[in-house]
Amino acid sequence: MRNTAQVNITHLYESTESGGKREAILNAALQLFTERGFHGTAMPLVAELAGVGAGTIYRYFESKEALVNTLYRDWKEFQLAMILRDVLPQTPLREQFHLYWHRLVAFAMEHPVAFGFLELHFHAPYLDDASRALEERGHHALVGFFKECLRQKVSKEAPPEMLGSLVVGAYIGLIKAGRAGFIKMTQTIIDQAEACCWEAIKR
Amino acid sequence: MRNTAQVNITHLYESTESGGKREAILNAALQLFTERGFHGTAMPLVAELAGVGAGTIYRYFESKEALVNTLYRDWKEFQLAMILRDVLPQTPLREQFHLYWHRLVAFAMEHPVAFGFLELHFHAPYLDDASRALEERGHHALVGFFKECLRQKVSKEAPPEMLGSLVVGAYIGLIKAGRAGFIKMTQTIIDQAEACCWEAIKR
DNA sequence: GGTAGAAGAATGAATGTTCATTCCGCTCTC
DNA sequence: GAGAGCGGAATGAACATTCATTCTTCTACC
Repeated sequence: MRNTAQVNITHLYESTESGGKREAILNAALQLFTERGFHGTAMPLVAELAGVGAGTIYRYFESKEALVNTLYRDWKEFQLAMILRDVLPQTPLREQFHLYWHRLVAFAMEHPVAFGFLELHFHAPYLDDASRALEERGHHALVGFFKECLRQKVSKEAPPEMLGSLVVGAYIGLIKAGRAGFIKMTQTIIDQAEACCWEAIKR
Repeated sequence: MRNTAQVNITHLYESTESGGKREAILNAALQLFTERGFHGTAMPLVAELAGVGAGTIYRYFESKEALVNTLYRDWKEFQLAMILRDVLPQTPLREQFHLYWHRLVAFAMEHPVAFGFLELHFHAPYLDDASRALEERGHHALVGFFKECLRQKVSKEAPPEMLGSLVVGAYIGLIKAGRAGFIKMTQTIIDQAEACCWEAIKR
């Protein structure tokens, strides 16, 4: 009942109208968990940044773990929806690759904190089954794409998991370099990086 | 006085002779910090796994932060030494790339926990200046290589930081996929991945 | 329209727990 | 039997969570 209509909006939690304490808590937690890690951030600190009392958090979330899992699920769902939306299977694979690449980059640029959060908490031991299932879903989509590349003989003949991990790894490396200030993320650079990644996997 | 001769041995901390409590503590901490994160691992737990009393840790390390920084420095230094050792500048760049790639993979395969540790604690806020300086050193070596590729016109014309972040990102993605069980890390796969990465950056 | 009172929401000090660190007594060696 | 090294209970700080209380909003009656 809570997560139903969120996937189609462009900014999670930014409707600050009508009190919006739940949103304030989620935004504060997103920022702090990303900056300081799960165990490194104290709940009263989340409360302070959210501008609510410490007890208020527990009116909306059962526990610290429930809070981090809500964040993970909401953002992972949002990311998957944003990236996988409306890609027709008959689209040429090079074009699909272009689409995916630019959507991945767009997600990271538009939601840098959420990108960092998802990256930091990937496979964390306190994630629950629902969060894990979403990770799985992302992995399947990735492997599916490269299986199709393989079938159509567009990509090198190598395990799709390998091709996928290289490209996604390169993507994450690029974004992190941008965030660290090593690279200015211009359109040119993004396109150059895309070309590199395509050449990495193309036959 | 402590870190002087460690760089040339092949296995840090594995001389379990003569009590070797310091080594036991470092090995236990390496494993636990990697599995559970810095804030997520309690010092008494480190003591238990190391088979020493909780107080004994503080005979060897000033604090939890000093412990994590010692680990970071020792392993980062070891990694850099292992990867950068004995590469003649006149070696063809394709051959240098081959050397670096296989050394990176070898490090991750021979020291999987240390690989995970370095990856998890990269840029962590509790790392001190000495640890940061080592990160810097690694970054400079990486960029230096791609600058030389650029100068010799072997690589695509793109910022060396970008080429470097793509390749290192791909490497990390590959290793993580291996550790997650998605890929069996055979020599074939490692070589295929190397070919992919080289094609990504070559002119 | 205004007011009393109920219901719900929010608060933050209090609670019990867990943690990093200390410290004192024990052991083992010479 | 002196001294260095060690263990692990003890300590005080910090934590996640709770709960008695206050504040806000809504309802119903005059």
